[in-house]
Amino acid sequence: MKVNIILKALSHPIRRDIVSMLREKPMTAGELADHFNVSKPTMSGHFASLKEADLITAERDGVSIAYHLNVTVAEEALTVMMDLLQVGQAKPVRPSVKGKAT
Amino acid sequence: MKVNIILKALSHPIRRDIVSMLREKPMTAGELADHFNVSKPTMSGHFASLKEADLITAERDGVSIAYHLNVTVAEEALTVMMDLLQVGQAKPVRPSVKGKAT
DNA sequence: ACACTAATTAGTACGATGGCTAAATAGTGA
DNA sequence: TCACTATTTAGCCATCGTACTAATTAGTGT
Repeated sequence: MKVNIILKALSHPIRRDIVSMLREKPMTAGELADHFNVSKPTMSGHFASLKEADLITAERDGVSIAYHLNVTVAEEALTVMMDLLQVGQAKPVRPSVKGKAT
Repeated sequence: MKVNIILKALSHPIRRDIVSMLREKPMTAGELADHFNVSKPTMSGHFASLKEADLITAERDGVSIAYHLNVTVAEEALTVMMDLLQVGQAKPVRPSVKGKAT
C-alpha cells in the first residue's frame, strides 16, 4: 500500500466526494460525473488518481464502466492515518532518517 | 478545520515524518531539519505547510523555534478520515452536488 | 459497416509544489 | 554595536496537478 499515493488521492475534494458516493453503492463514470461541475475528461483523471491509489476498481458493465470502492484499501488507509495521528498512544511509526530509511 | 489543507500537508513523506516525530516530543526547526536530506529553507517550507494546516504550532525558545504537534487538530483530522473511509458503517458525509453544496 | 453512446487519451495552459542558493531577520551575548 | 547562530524570505527553476477542448477507443444495436 502506497500511503503517499493514497493521501494525495484523498487531498482533492472531488475525489473525496467520489469515495463518499462509492461507499453507498457502485456507480458508473457517467453517473459520478453528473454530480460535479467539471468535464468528463477531468473526472476521468480523478478516477485515474483513485485507481492508482487502488481505492477504487473499474469494471466494465456493457457500455458503461462501473466504479466501486476498494474496501480493503480504504480500511488500510484509515489504519495508517490512525497510526500517524493518534496522539498520546502507541508510537508505531518509524520516521525515515538522514541517509536512508531504517 | 480545512480538511483539504490538512490532507495536502500530510501527503508529503517528510511532513508525515515531522508529524510522527512531534508526536513524541516538541523539537526545534534545526533538530527536525537534521533528520532529513534537504536544505533548511526547504524544511522551513514544510513547516509552513503544517502550520497552515494548523497541525503544528511554533514557539520561540530563546535562539531556536520549537515546534509541537497540535493534538486537537490531529485528532479532528483523524475523525474526518474515519468518516470518509470507514466503510460499511454510518454515512455521515454529504457529497457536494452539481451547482452548489447542500 | 454505420451510427450512437460512454469513457479515455492527447495536447495545451497555467498555477502550485518542492527543491536549491543567497540574502534578510531575530535573538544572544561579548 | 558587532559578531554569531537559528530560521525564514526572496528569487529562481523544474516538475506536477488540474482544468479545458478535440480526438480516439470500446461497446451496442441497426
